[in-house]
Amino acid sequence: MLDIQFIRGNPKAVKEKSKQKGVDVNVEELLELDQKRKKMIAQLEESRQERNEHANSLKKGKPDKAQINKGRELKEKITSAEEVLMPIEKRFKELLTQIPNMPLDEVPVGKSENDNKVIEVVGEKPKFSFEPKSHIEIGEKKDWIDKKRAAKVAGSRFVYLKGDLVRLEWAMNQFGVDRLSDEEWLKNIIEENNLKISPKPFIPILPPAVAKTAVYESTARLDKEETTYKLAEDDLWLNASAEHTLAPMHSGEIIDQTELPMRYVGLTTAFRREAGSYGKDIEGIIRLHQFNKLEIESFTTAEQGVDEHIFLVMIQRKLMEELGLPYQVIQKCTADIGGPNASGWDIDTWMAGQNAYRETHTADYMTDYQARRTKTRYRSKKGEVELVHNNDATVFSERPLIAIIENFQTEEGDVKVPEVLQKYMGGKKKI
RNA sequence: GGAGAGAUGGCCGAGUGGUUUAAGGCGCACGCUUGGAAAGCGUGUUGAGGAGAAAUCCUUUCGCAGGUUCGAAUCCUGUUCUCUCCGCCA
Repeated sequence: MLDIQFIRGNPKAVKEKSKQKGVDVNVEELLELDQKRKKMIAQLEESRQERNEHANSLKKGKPDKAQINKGRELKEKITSAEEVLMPIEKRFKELLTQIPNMPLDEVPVGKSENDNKVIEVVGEKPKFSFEPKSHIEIGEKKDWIDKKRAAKVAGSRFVYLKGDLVRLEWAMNQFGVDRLSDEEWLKNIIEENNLKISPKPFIPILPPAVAKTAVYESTARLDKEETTYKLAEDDLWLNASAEHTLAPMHSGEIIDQTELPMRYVGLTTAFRREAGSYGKDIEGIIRLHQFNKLEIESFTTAEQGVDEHIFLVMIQRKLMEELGLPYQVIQKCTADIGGPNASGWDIDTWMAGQNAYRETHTADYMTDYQARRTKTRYRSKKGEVELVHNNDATVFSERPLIAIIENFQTEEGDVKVPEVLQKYMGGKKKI
């Protein structure tokens, strides 16, 4: 949610920046309602004051009929004012929550994901003396990936992952958590990029995989139509990312500034309906209804929000480099960053079997847009209450496994284990 | 899932319809006191919205949402969460 004060002062910018995101917002109606709302609230407060004064004057002794009647009158005045205010308030909130976050100035303006910018291409694509196979071919041959039985049990877009591929996933996540717990490693990234933030390690966390409607909505990430699964008997939704249960974790709290940044690295199973993507990416395990993802969520001051954002992208890049995976860095355009985002970066990783770069990572910077609604605040050193800034970022999902399988395959149909993962695989060099 | 108890400020805790403008304590901040400190004394100390240059004032806030009443922390209904016991269970 945006600050209404900001909208009042910058109606044109709000309209235009929303449009850049492909969102048509009714700023005029909102501001009109805002005026009405303010007026009504002032009126209502005046009536309430009258009521309170009247009630206070009756504290001693029993009120007589005239006094009770006067009280009733005052009450009716309040009730009718409330009745006028309620629909205004409702529509006001509706319009206000429809307005997306403002993209940062450096975010490229675009109409679709085709306008995303490739900022950097990193690493050497692997060369093969044979025709590289796709991960599904290798995975089925190795009995790592079983979609047929998963379809029998759960339907399409589900999978049984098995054997060494599972060990590889756990190894990769273990590696990620180890790096994010390593203060020296984090410090190097900060110094290399001249960031002005703390090297405080990330706290590993296993969050709930569900959230209540009101809580989910407060993150501005509840996509009821296309993405999120609802539990029929309960007021609960399955999370589509750990971000969705981590961002509202400190809802309603006022955190002391000395606690910031608060950094979490959480593993959860993500569930996505993928409605509207029928027939897309149907091969292999690229797009599933269910997958595991290790995710970062961090809470910072406003001053450190942007640096934290860059930091998270740099972490992603470093991890991919250590795995030896070639990738390209994408700065997402206004149309592709998503409603609550002020900025967003992707990493697309080279997948030899696909002969393409495919999206494996996202990093989102929300400024105070999420915090305003989740009511996540901090007390500054000056003693003032401020909204935190939220950042989230993928560490690893299951998609990098595809890149590992496809890029590190051998002619014999084996897969070389990235060196940094070998110690988590009992020393195995290939699987 | 069943039965019962509870939710009050940063924390503890009193409060069963009107001197509550939420007692008291702890913590914290500032001041007085002191050679300096401790103790002691005094003042302040939830968040949100609004008016004002400011001091200050108004509205709201006792888990949340409704309701009853001239008046609600207090009574009623719903709901969420916590605890105890029973049941089930990795």
